[in-house]
Amino acid sequence: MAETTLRERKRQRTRRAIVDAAVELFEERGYEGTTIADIAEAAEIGTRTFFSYFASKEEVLFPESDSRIAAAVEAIAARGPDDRPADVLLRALRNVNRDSDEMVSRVAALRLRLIRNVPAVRGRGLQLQFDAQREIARHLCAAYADELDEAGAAALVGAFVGAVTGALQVLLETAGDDPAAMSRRLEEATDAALQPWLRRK
Amino acid sequence: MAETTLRERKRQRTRRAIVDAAVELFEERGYEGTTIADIAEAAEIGTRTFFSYFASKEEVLFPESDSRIAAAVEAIAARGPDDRPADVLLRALRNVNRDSDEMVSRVAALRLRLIRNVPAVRGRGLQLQFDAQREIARHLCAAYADELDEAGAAALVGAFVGAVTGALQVLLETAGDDPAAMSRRLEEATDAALQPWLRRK
DNA sequence: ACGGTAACTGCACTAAATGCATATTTGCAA
DNA sequence: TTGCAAATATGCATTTAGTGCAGTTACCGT
Repeated sequence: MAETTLRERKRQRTRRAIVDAAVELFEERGYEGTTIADIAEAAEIGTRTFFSYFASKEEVLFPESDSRIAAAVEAIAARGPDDRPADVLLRALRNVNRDSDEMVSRVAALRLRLIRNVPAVRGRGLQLQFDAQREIARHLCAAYADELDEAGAAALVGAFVGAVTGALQVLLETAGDDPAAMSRRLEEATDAALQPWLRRK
Repeated sequence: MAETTLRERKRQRTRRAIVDAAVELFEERGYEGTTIADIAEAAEIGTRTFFSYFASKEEVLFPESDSRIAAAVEAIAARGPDDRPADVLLRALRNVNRDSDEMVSRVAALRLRLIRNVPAVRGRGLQLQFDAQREIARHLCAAYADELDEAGAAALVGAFVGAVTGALQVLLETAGDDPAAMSRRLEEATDAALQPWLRRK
């Protein structure tokens, strides 16, 4: 599985160096106060090379963008015979939240802070979430082809994610940067938001 | 109410000229193929002046950004004594769709097309929708202060808007041109997704 | 008519992003 | 090992979005 040619290893190392340098600089000087030239210099690459790793400055903050999709797809694949679509989505969201490997990482914490304050970053985050929803809806629709059409699946996923995101938005407004507290409030938010679905059954 | 000083009238006329010129050029050469200098020239203003009317290129496509919020606030204000929060939101969403004054306008049609194809425009649209949700949630929370907290209201609004947006995303992809059929499928999909909230009481 | 203020505009500047042309490094087969 | 093809790195020029500033013009209320 390692299938690790030298070229590939080197590339991953450089990629990591870029992310690390960027996070460092963002924390030190702020997002807008950091230029791509700064990041490139800190990562010891040419400015031009940056763009062969990330298409834009925002992308650096979303280096593993499809891990959430993967978690949801996994939850869908692992569904039981009695599971309703809503049950599956619920477990999928829990999986994402438990993927604390990402949640506690430095870049994730920084990202949350920047999403609150920097429009460009927030915009990119919303965009990725939107695309992820569509992808998850495809899988959900395929898994429940007999009772969900594409639009219905998309509406269901949108309702779930929308509820969680909406609650999260409010809770993050009134929360400090403490990752543990944030994680706790995240679970509160999801539970509260999804209660109408939990209550049934 | 007209309170129309010449200066103000002139400003509105220029604003309109910018939007018209931009729409014209976007349709002719595409969004990315049109520079702000082009728009300014067509609207007969200096390039610099453009930015005293719109903060960025995308903004031109969202010239009446808070009409949706207004419609929702209106629906909340016009609630009946038996209405549940979900009922009010449902009617608010229907109001928005019936606000065809905007829906049929040229800029709205162009905007829909560009949202599908141009990441920057989609990002801005999502951003505005997100902000609108928060605002609507505030009003809903105020109207039902006894049974909804801020997070709960935000979750509810997020679920409704998320369901509609998700379904719409799929329905717009399968470009059936019949607006009536699309409207019907939109209602089916969202009704199914939001059933847990609608069914109660 | 006049003085203050809001709007318009040109100029210079920063920074993001892309295209191109070139050099370097790596993978791989002979 | 050698040599060649492909991937990668990088410098340079260019376009464009967006901002700050300073000077001018147009409008408003008195």
